[in-house]
This record gives sequence, C-alpha cells and structure tokens, in this order.
Amino acid sequence: MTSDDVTGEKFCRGCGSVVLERIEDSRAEWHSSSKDEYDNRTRTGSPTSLAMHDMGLATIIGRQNKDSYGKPLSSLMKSTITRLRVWDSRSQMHESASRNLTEAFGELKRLADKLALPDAVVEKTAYIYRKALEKHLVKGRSIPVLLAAALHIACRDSGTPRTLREIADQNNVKIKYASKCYRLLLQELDLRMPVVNPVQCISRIASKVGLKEKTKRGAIAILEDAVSKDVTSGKNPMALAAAALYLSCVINGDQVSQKVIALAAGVTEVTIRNRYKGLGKTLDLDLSGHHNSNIMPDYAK
DNA sequence: TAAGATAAGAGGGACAT
DNA sequence: ATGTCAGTCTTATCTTA
Repeated sequence: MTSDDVTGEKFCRGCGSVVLERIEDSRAEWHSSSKDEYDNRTRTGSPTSLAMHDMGLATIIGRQNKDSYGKPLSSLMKSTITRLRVWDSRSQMHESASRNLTEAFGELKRLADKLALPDAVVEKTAYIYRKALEKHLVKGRSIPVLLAAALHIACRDSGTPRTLREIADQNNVKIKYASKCYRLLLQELDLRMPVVNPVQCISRIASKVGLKEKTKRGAIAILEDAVSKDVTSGKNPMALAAAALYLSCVINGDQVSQKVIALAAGVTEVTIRNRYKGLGKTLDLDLSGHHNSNIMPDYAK
C-alpha cells in the first residue's frame, strides 16, 4: 500500500485500486482491516467497485417497509425511511454526473471485455474517469473518447501495454481525438506516465504472430542491448519491439514478413525498416547477408 | 511477392520570440 | 500566445531481388 504524495490517496501498488480516497474522509473506506469491523458491516453482497456509478451501494435502502427481521415498521420509522429513501435515490441518480458514470462504466465493461483487460485496470480507469468528471473535463467531450484516454492511462500505469490506437479502434473513436484527450487528462490530472519498456511489447507481438520462443528471446536480447546503448529514446516502443522481433526472425531463419509483424504491432512496414536499420547499425550486425546466421553475435541466437 | 528506397505530409515536443 | 525547427511516423509510389 502506498500513498499519493499530491492528493493523499492510498492505493495498492499491486493492483492499483484506490483504497482511501482522502485520508481525512472517513466515509469512503471500504476495506475492512479487522474482523470486528468486518462484522459491523451493514452491507453485504458483492464487493464495491469503482466501476459502478455509485460504488456498488445502489440498494442500501430497499423498497419494502420492513425491518431486518421482516416486521413492519412503525409509522414514525416509515416516514423517516421514506425521507431517507428520497435522499438515497437522489444521491444515486439525481445528478447528470451519475447518469454519465452509469453509461460510461457500462461502456467500460464492454471495452475491457473486448481488450481482455484485468480488473485492476478497469478499476484504475474508473478512478481516472471519476477524476475527469469531477474536474468537468467530460463536458463537451464524448464519453467513449474520454474512456479510451483513461483506459490507455490505466494500461500504461499498470504495465499492461495497450496502444491508444488499439483502444480507440475498439471504441470507434478517432485516434487523433483520443490522443488529444489523453494529453488533456495527463495535464489536468497531473499524471506522470512511466516510459513504456519496449521489451514488454515483444511478447504481445510475438504471441499474436505465433513466433517461436527462441526468436522471442533473441529479440529481447537485441532490444536490451539497444536500450543499454541508449538508442531507443524517443522511438515508438511498439516499433522498436517489432523491429527487434523481425531482426530476430531473420537471424533465426524464421520466414516471417515485415508485413505480418507490422500488422501485429500496429506500425508500418516502413517504420520497422527504419528502426531495424538503426538497431543493426548500433549493434554492429551485418544485415547484408540475410540468410547467413553465422555472422550474428551469439547473444542474438 | 517481399523488401528496399524515396518523398510528401501530419502531429506533437522543444525552444525562442 | 505563436512560430519555427528537428525528429518520428505514416501513406503512397516506384524499384529491386
């Protein structure tokens, strides 16, 4: 468990889910730390989730005028409960914000399914989206586009590389618009993104194409060497990974075209060519004899 | 058919005005 | 704020093996 220096939020380093929204705000705690506290819970049922518009508290007050033993309520109690019920429903739905969240999180679930993303990322996205809504960044922008941006941030932040393009495509959102929103969120929410390690991208591309384990390892070796020689900064990590993989394919005699890898990586063939020329040069590989693997250094085999 | 080469253009960051 | 600049990446087209 760590806490955010700026906002004072506590969140889990492992899964990224926010545990305590504001430290001095005692109402928002939903992780019980002791058995006692757990037993005192008045709520039961599914665990709360940030990806529900009301954090999963939708049914605090039921519709029947019965107490917890099933006995009817006194008339005094009844009016109290009725009043509470009004507040309850207001806090659930009366704002446009809530409606927005309901719709957005429905969309988010759908999107996460399509992209096969873990729950932690969904939670993180929901959290970011809430923040964006609080800051009134959603107003005047479409829900899907903000969602795409938030999802991309969540992915990057939790080391689950998904390009903004992939997300935007799944969401039927213009990439250009999505990247604008992405930067907007970064700036407005004061977020800092870790630099994507291109090595992480390799296995995704490799498995998409169905490459051998050996070529994958070769690509990682190439890429790590390139990173250590500091020739990778400013380059698209996906392009670097794709280039390293292609290089490794050539070395290992795998008959895979640039086109296939380019498609899997979401970059162009030209970009792969440019990158892998650079890689070959800095790593001192001889690229002239494509099918002569003997000239390649051992680490890449 | 795959890969290389070249050129034009888009988009965004850095930096100065 | 606005403009310029270098660098990256994409799209398109032609050539080469």
